[in-house]
Amino acid sequence: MPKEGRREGKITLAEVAARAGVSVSAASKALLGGGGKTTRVSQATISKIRRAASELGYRPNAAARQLKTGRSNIIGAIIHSTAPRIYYELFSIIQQKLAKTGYCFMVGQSDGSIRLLGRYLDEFHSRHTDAIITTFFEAPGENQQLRGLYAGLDNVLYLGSPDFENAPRVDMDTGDGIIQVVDHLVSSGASRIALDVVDKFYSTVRKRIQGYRAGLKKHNIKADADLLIENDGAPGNAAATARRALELEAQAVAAGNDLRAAAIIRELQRLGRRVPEDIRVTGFDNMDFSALLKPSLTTVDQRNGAVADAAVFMVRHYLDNMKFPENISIKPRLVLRESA
Amino acid sequence: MPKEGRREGKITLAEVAARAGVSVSAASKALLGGGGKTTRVSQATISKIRRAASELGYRPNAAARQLKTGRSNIIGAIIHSTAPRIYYELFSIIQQKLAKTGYCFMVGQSDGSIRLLGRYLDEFHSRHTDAIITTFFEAPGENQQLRGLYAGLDNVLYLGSPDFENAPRVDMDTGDGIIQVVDHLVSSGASRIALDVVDKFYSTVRKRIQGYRAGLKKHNIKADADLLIENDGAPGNAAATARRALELEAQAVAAGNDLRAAAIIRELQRLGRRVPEDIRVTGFDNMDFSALLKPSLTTVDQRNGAVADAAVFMVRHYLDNMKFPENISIKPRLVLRESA
DNA sequence: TATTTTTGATGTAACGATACATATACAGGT
DNA sequence: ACCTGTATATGTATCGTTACATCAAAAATA
Repeated sequence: MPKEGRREGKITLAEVAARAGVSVSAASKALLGGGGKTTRVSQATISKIRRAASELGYRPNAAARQLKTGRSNIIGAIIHSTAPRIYYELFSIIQQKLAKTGYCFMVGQSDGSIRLLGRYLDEFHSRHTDAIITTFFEAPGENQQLRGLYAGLDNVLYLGSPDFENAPRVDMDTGDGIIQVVDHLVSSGASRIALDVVDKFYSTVRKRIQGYRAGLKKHNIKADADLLIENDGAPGNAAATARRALELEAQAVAAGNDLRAAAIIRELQRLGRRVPEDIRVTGFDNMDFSALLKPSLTTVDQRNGAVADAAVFMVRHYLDNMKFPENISIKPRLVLRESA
Repeated sequence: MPKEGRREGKITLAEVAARAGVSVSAASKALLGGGGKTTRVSQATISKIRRAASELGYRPNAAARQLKTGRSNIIGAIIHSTAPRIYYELFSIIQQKLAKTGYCFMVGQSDGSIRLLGRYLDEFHSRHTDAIITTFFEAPGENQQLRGLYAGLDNVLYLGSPDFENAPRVDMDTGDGIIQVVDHLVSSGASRIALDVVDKFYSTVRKRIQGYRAGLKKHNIKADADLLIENDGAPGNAAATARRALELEAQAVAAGNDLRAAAIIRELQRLGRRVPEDIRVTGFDNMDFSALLKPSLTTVDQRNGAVADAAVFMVRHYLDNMKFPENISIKPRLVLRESA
């Protein structure tokens, strides 16, 4: 990183060809793998060219190649959410898998701002990303804008719990996850289950509420509207949720995520309650620390590995013009530990 | 994401020019900002062209632009480490900051494999990334290979605790962090401090050991070699470290990271020890869950925000051909909580 | 009015790679 | 000898932009 003057000495294909004593076309085909359609290039010259290229340290100019072929070999990834952290691991797995098949990963994190999301999509458009993987996150009243942004983009894979119909997606079935939680809590004796609702206007949260209701209905338990404990996502107020749950004499609290579960447990313990003896608590996400809490956390694992596999499967099939299902739904898995 | 047939209808600059009734050159200059060197374009035509462009939904072809200008507007990021997770947040902040200034972020995670690192560097080379931000991670015996890979790359910013001299870097001073830990522990009465050493061959771990020794020396405490408790990074064996610390009658354990600290605390509690009364434990990284453990974790915050700021500062100054310091060192901050 | 200067627009040649069409050589078949 | 075919190499146009040179007209100076 010198203070002035950029790196020089980019080797071009012409120079490689010159050194090998062949034409540029020959060099191109040789390095692409020899097997042209109409014409081939002999083994002898292939190795001659390969040698020249490696001696010169030739790296093909991606921009030129892309301009000619129209394919960028770039996969765009958008993390659009107010809780981006959850997706880091997921996208990290996807990136590593795609890298193995020769694709580059360009990432943009929007943190919930729709303006920024638009900027990323524009940028990806400009760069002719071969595909776009995006988390779909819809804040209240944004539906129109969102549809507008994605309209005309036909190479997008939606990830998470997207509301879009007729679009290829990998659905992380949070509704099913919370049903499993309710099943478990009810079958072990709890009927008053408080649901920690972080912001009910977001689509993912709505799905969670639906799952909660469906779970209770399954066991013929009347859903007490009070037990939906709402607040905004500020980190401090999980404690308030804990206190409210006690007021309501809830037997269990299903927290919005593991971090909030940890905070809720802490507050309950501070108030002299034992978890799970006095009140049970469940999390969501199964983060790395969840097994290490005291009590260790019963939680829902969204199976990032499986989600990543599905996403890569769909993207690769799309890129290779092969058939693939419109929608893969990954059912989460309940992880039973001490807290509930 | 249709099963067959790619997206059509890419609008080219020529079409915009045609619609606005001007030449391609005029359109180009207008959209670039009007202020050409030798010639200018009038306000009237600028707006005419702008309108045409937006009506057609024109997006400049990044590949063509890059081919002509030589600048890709891409920043490459490499997460090269066996513990990549630590860097997610850091790179996420950097990405968001750089996005604001119009740069794209292309990311490759290597998980410690030097082959993969090489592949990413090649790829970035091909794509003419304007700069590369990389964590430097040197496994035993890899020094030669690493130097080879980075030789000739002059647009790299190293992040973390890199061993490279004469290369621009943002140093996260882990050594200083552990000194602060030792200071705190000693000044509150502990002299037998066990250090949780995850793999002593890695450069970052070596720096931590150095800091530990320096901290003890400062207080005239003879370092007992036994108190360096070594093992590999497998998640299960933090418990072994805890037991060994008890055997050695350590008064405190400085864990390699917060996750291990959590595991160590758990094991100590399981064995009937109270933290911090019987034995103190400190972490490293100040993760989001650390304040929620019981006891809440005293740990070292590496100040990702400050590191990201420094990285962005250096990269931007480099890109704009401005002067910048060769090395910014970010001192971590000790966060005092209950566990020590 | 003639001449310079300013302002605005256009034309053209790249950037580096690939796809296609074209050339050359030397087989074998008639 | 002549055509046909196969195998290998080359030439050339092109992708969409931008940089530079050129050009035409209007404005300012002489």
